[in-house]
Amino acid sequence: MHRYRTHNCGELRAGRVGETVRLSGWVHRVRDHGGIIFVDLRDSHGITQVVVHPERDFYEAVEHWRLESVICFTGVVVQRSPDTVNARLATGEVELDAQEMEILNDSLVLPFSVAVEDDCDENLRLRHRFLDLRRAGLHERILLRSRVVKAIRRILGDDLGFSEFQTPILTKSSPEGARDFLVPSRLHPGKFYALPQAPQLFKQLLMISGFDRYFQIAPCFRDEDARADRSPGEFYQVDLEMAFATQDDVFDVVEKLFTRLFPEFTDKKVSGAPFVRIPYREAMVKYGTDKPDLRIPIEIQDVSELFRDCEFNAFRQVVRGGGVVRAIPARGIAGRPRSFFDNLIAFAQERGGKGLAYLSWVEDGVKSPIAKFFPESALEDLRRRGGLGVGDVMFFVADQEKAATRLAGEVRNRLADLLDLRDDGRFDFCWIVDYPLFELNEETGKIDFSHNPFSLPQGGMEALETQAPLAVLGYQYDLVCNGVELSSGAIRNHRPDIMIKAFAIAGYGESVVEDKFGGLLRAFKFGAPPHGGIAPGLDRLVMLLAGCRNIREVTAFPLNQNAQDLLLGAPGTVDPRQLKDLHIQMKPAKAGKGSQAG
RNA sequence: GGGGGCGUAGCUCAAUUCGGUUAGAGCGCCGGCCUGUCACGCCGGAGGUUGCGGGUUCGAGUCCCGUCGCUCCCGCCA
Repeated sequence: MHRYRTHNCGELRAGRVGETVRLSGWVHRVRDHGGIIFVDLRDSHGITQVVVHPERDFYEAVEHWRLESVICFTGVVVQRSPDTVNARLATGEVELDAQEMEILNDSLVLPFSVAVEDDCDENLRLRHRFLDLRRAGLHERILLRSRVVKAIRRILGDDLGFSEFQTPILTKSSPEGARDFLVPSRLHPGKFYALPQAPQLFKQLLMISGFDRYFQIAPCFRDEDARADRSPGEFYQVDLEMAFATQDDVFDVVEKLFTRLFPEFTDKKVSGAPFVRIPYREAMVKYGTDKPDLRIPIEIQDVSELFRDCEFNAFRQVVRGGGVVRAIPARGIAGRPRSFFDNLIAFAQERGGKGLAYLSWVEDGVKSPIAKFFPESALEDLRRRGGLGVGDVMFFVADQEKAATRLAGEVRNRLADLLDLRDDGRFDFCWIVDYPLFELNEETGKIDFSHNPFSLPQGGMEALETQAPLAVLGYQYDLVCNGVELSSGAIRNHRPDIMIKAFAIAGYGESVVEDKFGGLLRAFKFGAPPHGGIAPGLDRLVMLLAGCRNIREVTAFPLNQNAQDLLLGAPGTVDPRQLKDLHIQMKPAKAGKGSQAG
């Protein structure tokens, strides 16, 4: 008989009745009846009820166990009587009549319950992540992540002809983008490696190296502050790149990946291929964001022209001053109490809006403080544009374009929250396409790359030479699902002359390009194939499938919000000798702030 | 760097409008009882510097100021 177990805790069924078996697992719960004692023994596979009778020589010991101790039982599988079958347990038809018992490891009193998944302080959970990971919810999500990764490798690798590559972890600091994690060099005093923010340059180099379809479950490192959906430190991308590919080819592969992957892990309705494509500028008007939740049945409209000559002074001035008015229709809420509208107005003001006007269509006409400013025909025009009827409302935001767009989008999302407008049974994918290649940096007034500097401009060199920089579109795209930005990608610029021209427009001279991207530029001069790709975020993907909002709920060992590992104590101090090797001299630190880990 | 929310037993929470008796409950822990439970049940017990410091007050968990920590957001995230 195996030293620890002949079966796991989730597999015994009536067919094994009468057999002598051995199980090992954690004490999940104990029900001590004075005479008979029931132990729920748990492992990763499930729970089996173990029965300890008073005559066993280990009976006394059982009373002193603590929950989560690790125990090995040997005994006979027994059929439960019909009235004691537990239908909620996969193994509930049978139980183990314990005849031998061995304690493999005791547990201290628990800092929080494993069996009952109460909320508790997250740092307490992180300090005891090994206990947290035993709890069913997190345990299952981490296993889900494992299955998702396995399926991605199968679909991309086996079905779609991608090869998996590893790329360096010690690489070069990138001049743009997020803050880098730096690793000091021992052999080269004063120089540093950087951890990759993404394998961007390497995957392009792989294409230039003649490989055809690359993918990697790639770790990415960015030293940025945390958010609920953003780890401080590291996260993973399903990074992929294709040679001789057009934008349509990339879309086709990604649509195949997700329309195959999602149904394996969810019963919700998943968009069919091809996914809806929405030009960036259209998305910004209709949804007020470039990551729209298409489950929300509200489309914002630009109604600026209707207000240019209206008698409502506030809006007229905004429009004549170069601003815009955006209309947000909402059905069936005209009867909501005044407080509903007041709260929404307060919300808009909190988010930097000047206000939020609205028209309500009721039985006897249009009810609104601002209705008097508009002729009947204008009101009817608005009603028709929104497809509205009695009981419906239209909200208005007026401001400069950028602010009005953002606020209208936030109001749209807010309405969806308040009115429960998102259908939880759907995964609605869409592509956001035609991003501008450049954008205006409002602080400096200069032109920056909007997405990344490696994208191919639509229209190629001719577009860069003849169009206004801000009008040039790129072959750049985002994949969005249910309001979550799942990934960004692009068809790359593989021509050195176009690359130098694009950087020149962004204010970088050829010598800068040579200095920062010399390797890639050199590669472009030796027969680079056209190529492009995309990099869906694995963590966000699993979050979507698991239906959770916090990235730490799909990560086995996340850093906390202050980028600390509270279990192992990172970041930590190092031996002075290590610093000496690295040619590093410490300046006296300010009095330590929260740098102790438990 | 900035803003909002929070901080009471090992854990999750409560503590009456405007500050008023000995700060309570469930789970867990310790002890006792209980032979068919499966969130077992019953009886008893231990466990608190109300994050910390200061202030107002006859009196502060409650109000004010400061500080520390947590969390969500803004900045940031090519």
